[in-house]
Amino acid sequence: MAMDTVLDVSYKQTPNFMVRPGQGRIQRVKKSKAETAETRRRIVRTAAAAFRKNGIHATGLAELMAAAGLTHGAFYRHFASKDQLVAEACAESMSMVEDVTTSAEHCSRKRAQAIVDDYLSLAHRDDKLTGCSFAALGSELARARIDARTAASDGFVALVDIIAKQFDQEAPEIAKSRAIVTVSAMIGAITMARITTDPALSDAILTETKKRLSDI
Amino acid sequence: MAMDTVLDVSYKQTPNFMVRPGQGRIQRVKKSKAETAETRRRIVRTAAAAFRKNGIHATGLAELMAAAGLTHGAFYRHFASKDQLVAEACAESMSMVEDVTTSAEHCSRKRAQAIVDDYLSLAHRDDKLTGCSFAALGSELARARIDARTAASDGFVALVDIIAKQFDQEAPEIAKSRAIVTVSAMIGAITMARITTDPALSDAILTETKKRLSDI
DNA sequence: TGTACATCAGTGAACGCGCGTTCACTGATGTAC
DNA sequence: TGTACATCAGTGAACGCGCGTTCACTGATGTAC
Repeated sequence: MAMDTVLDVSYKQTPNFMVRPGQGRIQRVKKSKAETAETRRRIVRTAAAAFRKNGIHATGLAELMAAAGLTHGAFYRHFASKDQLVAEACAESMSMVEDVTTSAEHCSRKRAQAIVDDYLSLAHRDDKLTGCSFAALGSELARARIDARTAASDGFVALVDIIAKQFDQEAPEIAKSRAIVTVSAMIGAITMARITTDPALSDAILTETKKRLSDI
Repeated sequence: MAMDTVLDVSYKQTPNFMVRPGQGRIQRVKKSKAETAETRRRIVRTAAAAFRKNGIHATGLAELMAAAGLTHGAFYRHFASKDQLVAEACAESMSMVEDVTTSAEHCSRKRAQAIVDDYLSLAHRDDKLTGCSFAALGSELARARIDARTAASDGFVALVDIIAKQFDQEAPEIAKSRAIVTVSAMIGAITMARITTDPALSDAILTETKKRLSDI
C-alpha cells in the first residue's frame, strides 16, 4: 500500500507506520518487538489470576505489576486504564472455556456429566487462581464496565453452547435451555460452597448439585 | 443483682453499670438512649443496602455514614471497624429470609414454586438494593472475614430449610438435597442474569431456570 | 426544684497509607545514510 | 561497515485523592445531691 500523503488516514490501520508530528512526511517506525507483546500477554494473564484470587477492586496495579515482574510505571505503556485491563483479563479468562471442551473430549461418553463433575469438584472449589471467573468474580462482574461484562457474557454463551452440544438427544432449544440452567446452577453452587463456613455443607452443595444436574 | 465490689466481673453482662477507672467504687452510668440504638440500626440497614448496591469494597465509610445522615466520625461510636459492620450488615441482610416465608404463606398452594418465581423475577434482578445478598455480594462474601461468612452461611441454611419444608411429599434428606440445589441454582441464575449484556439472554436465564427448577 | 457535674453521640480536622495515574528520564534496540 | 539519531519499554519519584481510623472538642442529656 502506497502512503505518500500525511492526510492518508490508512496509517491508523497499519500501526507499524506513523506520522511524526510537526513534520510533513511519513516516517517508518521500528516494529514493536515480539517481546513487548509477550510482556503484555503476561500482564493480562497475571491480572486474570490476581483478580480471581483477590477480587478486581482489591487488586492494586502496583501489586499486580510486581507479580508480573515489572514496576507499576510500565503499566501505562500497555494499557490506557485499569478498566481496560479488567476487560482484557476478563476476555482472557473466558478462553479457558475451550479447555472445557478438550478435556471433555477425552471422556468417551456422558461428556456433559464429566464437565459438570469437573466443575463441581472440591479441587475447583479450592482453586480460585485458575478456576471459573464467573464464580470467582460474579458479583463484581455484574457491576463492571460494559466491556468486561460483554466479554463475560460471550464466555457464558460459549460455555452454554458447549454443554448444549452434549445434550444431542434433545431438540436444540431444549438442549440450550437445559444448558443455561446447568451452567447457572454450577456457578451458584461453587459460589455458595465457597461462602459457607460449614465444610460438610460446602461439600454437600457440590455433591447434591452434581447428582441433580444429571436429570435436570 | 447486688454489685458491691469492683472485681465483680458481672458488670460485663450488664452494660448499664460500669466501673469508673481510677476510682474504687461502682458508678451508675446514664442509660444508653433508645435513640442511640436506633441510629446504630439505621447505620447497619443503610450499610446492608449500600453494600448490595455498590459492593463491600467499593462502599466507603464516609459515603455510607452520609447516607445514614451522619458524619464519618460518628462511625466509631458504634463499631470497632468496617469489618464488624460488614458482618452485622450481612446478618441484617439475612433476616429478609423470613420475609420469604411470610410472603409465600399467602400463596395457597405450590409455595415452593411461588418462592422460586419471586426470586427469579425481573423485578428482583433489577433491584439490587433490597434483593438477595448472595446474588449481590456472592464473590465478595467468599473472600470476607469469618464473621460475615458465618452470618451468610446461617442465612443460606435458613433459606434452604424454608424451601425444604415446601417439599413435604419427599423424605427429609431428599427435600433438603432438592432445596440446596434449588437455592444454589437461583443464586447462580440471578448472578448471571445481571452479568450478561444481552437482555434476551438475561430474561431467558431467569425463565428457563424457573421452568426447570419445578421438577429438579 | 435548682445547680453542678459526668456522660457520650456526634462533629470535623487530621493521620498515614495505598490507590490510579503521570512524567522526566534511562538505555537498549532498530534505522538512516 | 560505522556513526548519528529516533524509538519506546521500563524505571521510580511524584501527583491528587479517598480510604479506614483517630482524636480533641461540642453540646444535649441524664444524674447526684
